[in-house]
Amino acid sequence: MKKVKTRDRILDTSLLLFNSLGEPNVTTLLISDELEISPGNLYYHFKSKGDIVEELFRAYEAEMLDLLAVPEEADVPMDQFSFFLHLLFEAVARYRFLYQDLVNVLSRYDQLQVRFRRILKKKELAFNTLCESFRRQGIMNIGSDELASVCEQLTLTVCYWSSFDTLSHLDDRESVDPGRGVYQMLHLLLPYLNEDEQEQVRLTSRTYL
Amino acid sequence: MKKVKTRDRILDTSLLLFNSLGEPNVTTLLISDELEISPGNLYYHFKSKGDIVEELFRAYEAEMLDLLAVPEEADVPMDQFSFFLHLLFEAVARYRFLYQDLVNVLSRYDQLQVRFRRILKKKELAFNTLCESFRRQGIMNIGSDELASVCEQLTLTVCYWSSFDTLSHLDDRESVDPGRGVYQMLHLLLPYLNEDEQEQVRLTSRTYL
DNA sequence: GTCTATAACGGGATAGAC
DNA sequence: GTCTATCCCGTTATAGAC
Repeated sequence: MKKVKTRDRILDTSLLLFNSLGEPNVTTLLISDELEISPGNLYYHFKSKGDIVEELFRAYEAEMLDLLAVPEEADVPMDQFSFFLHLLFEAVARYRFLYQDLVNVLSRYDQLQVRFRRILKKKELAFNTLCESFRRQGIMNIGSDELASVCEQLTLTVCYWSSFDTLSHLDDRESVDPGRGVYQMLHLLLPYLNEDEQEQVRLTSRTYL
Repeated sequence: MKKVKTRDRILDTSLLLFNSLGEPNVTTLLISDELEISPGNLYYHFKSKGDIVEELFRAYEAEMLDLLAVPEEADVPMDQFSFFLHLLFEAVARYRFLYQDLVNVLSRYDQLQVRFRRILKKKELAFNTLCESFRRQGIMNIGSDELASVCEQLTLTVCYWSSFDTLSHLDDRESVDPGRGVYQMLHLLLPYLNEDEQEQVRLTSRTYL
């Protein structure tokens, strides 16, 4: 019934192939082959392969900026934080091709570099804001130096977890399970939470395994 | 006086270019150009570009396996551990091109995948061994679940720190300072150390900034 | 919108002279 | 060991018919 536009099919399939084979290994010919359309047709919809990457990045960017718009003053409860992490990991995993060959991708589509870095900063800022909230609520106890270190660690982990996970576990399943990533993130905060909350998080995080 | 063999010069220059531009962006022509030798000459010494990558990887592998041969039963003091981390980060940074476009590199030279994973496992194992040693010495206090999580986190950080660092700090200096990486690693252990040791590590780690 | 055919280019790799 | 010249091929991208 619903006739999906070719343009959108190109984007979907490209994303799929990029993620599983790595963007540099995916030729425009492979994409059109997979879709059973002609290469010429593909170039009717996108004037270059870079445009496809650009468009996919735009979607990633939008999702991220939306997700990372964390209210400065709100008192975020811990379980909402877990949920936030879950969404974050899912989003990153869905566009993991960007991270898997980062230098290559960023160097070939160079306007992306700035935007990519901006998102990175937003991530770290969001974690800072959230930890501050935990501090205010009295459920987290941490010095300033440690806080900075932890936030940076959280940022690094969000970015590279899915790459690391697929790398270390040979069985290359199609989609990445965000669960273990969330577990790992929660465990980074664990030592700095107060007793009650620690027990709580320990329980929650276990369900993510 | 000492006439460096062309073969070695090719390896050195390739490593340099790979690290700064990304392996996929470095053509055999660029390498020979940089060395002011002919492309044909390059192919006299290496029968393919893949062979250069392979040889560089072999060097990385050897360095790593040497470094990661941590004695099972020894009581490693904390400051020796810091030194160990330092060497580790330096080695990884020296071959960071491998990590910067991992999927691409591993997919094109596929025999590398297995060896790469083996090194990864060794890293995690080494961290486990070292933490066990800290536990035995009574300077570290950590549950089994947390231990596993921390060791995995250490492994991830060793692998991706230099990529993350160059990514987040725009000023692209040539070489990566391993200091901040070591600082970050030590801070991952910090919460699980006993009081005395914590203070000690806090001091040591600060010198790494 | 979609196709076929093909141009244009770049990078990896080889041949053969010096 | 080193050079020049060249081949081969995959990939991006375009032209023009349907």
